[in-house]
Amino acid sequence: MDKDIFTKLLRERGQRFTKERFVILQKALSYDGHFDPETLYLQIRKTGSKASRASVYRTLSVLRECGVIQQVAKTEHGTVYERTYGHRHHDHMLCVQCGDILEFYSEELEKIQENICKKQGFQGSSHTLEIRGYCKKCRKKKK
Amino acid sequence: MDKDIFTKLLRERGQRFTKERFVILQKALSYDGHFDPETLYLQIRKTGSKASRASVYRTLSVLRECGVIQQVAKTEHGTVYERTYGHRHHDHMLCVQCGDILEFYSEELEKIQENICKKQGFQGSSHTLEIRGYCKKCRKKKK
DNA sequence: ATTGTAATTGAGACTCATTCTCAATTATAA
DNA sequence: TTATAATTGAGAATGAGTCTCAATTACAAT
Repeated sequence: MDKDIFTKLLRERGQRFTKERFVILQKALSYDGHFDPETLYLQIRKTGSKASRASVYRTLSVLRECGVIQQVAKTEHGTVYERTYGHRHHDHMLCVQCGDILEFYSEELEKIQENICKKQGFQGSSHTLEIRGYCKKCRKKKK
Repeated sequence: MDKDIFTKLLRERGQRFTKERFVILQKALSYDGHFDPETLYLQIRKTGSKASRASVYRTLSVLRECGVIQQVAKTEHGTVYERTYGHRHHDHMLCVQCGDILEFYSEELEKIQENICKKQGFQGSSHTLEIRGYCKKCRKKKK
């Protein structure tokens, strides 16, 4: 994401562009998969750039509110994020036998969720759907 | 749940039946909806029974491993549980602001998931759907 | 470019859920 | 009843995340 776009995003929120925020943005977008605040913070330090832990947490909140990244889960080890930008949303099927994870996407499923949210006056920003069961291969093995 | 069944459950895990564990079990099963460890702990104290916070946390872990209760979510305000038995399946909306959890159920949603599984040759046995976002109240506050 | 001012930063104090420690207690098999 | 291994509880420790506030900085106005 470009400096100018980011600046504009911040402006709309009455916030200022700072080096720290930009460093954090870039690092957050650099991850293809999941990441957590602490890892991001440590990697920023390692690369010589500077941004405090406090700023990392503050900026990640901003980025989430802007829809640039999203919270994937809260685990025992903290919050997990992933970038939204340039990432197609998908859900997961998890085979409890072999541990295989299949990704899938259903427009229909997304639409229905939107409708449900609308009905309840809930503003959904992300979701996690995990279907657990047995994949094709393991079903055959069971027989 | 009965004392003997519980004892048996513990035995299978090489664990002992204790008053504390039983008090915690009973209290956990007494909630129709969601509950959290701290609330459960305080209510146990209030009713004159005794069980330390440490035991509450330890026992809730055991109960989750046994499938008696399940983790509904981890929020900024802690872990939320609900009992598994005698509970119709439903999905959750989690307000990332206030931590409120709304339950919902959609036949349509369930059907579509079945179809998706069928197409992929996947035998689904359970699923978790969590929609994260802002509830009605918090949406108003944001404005 | 300079200045005024409000936003931002960082270090570390703080909070709060949860886990750990370990001596005292207790369930259970022998 | 006894031996012993599991369990308990009080409070210390941990760790993610937030808060405080003085110093710094972005940026609009001049």
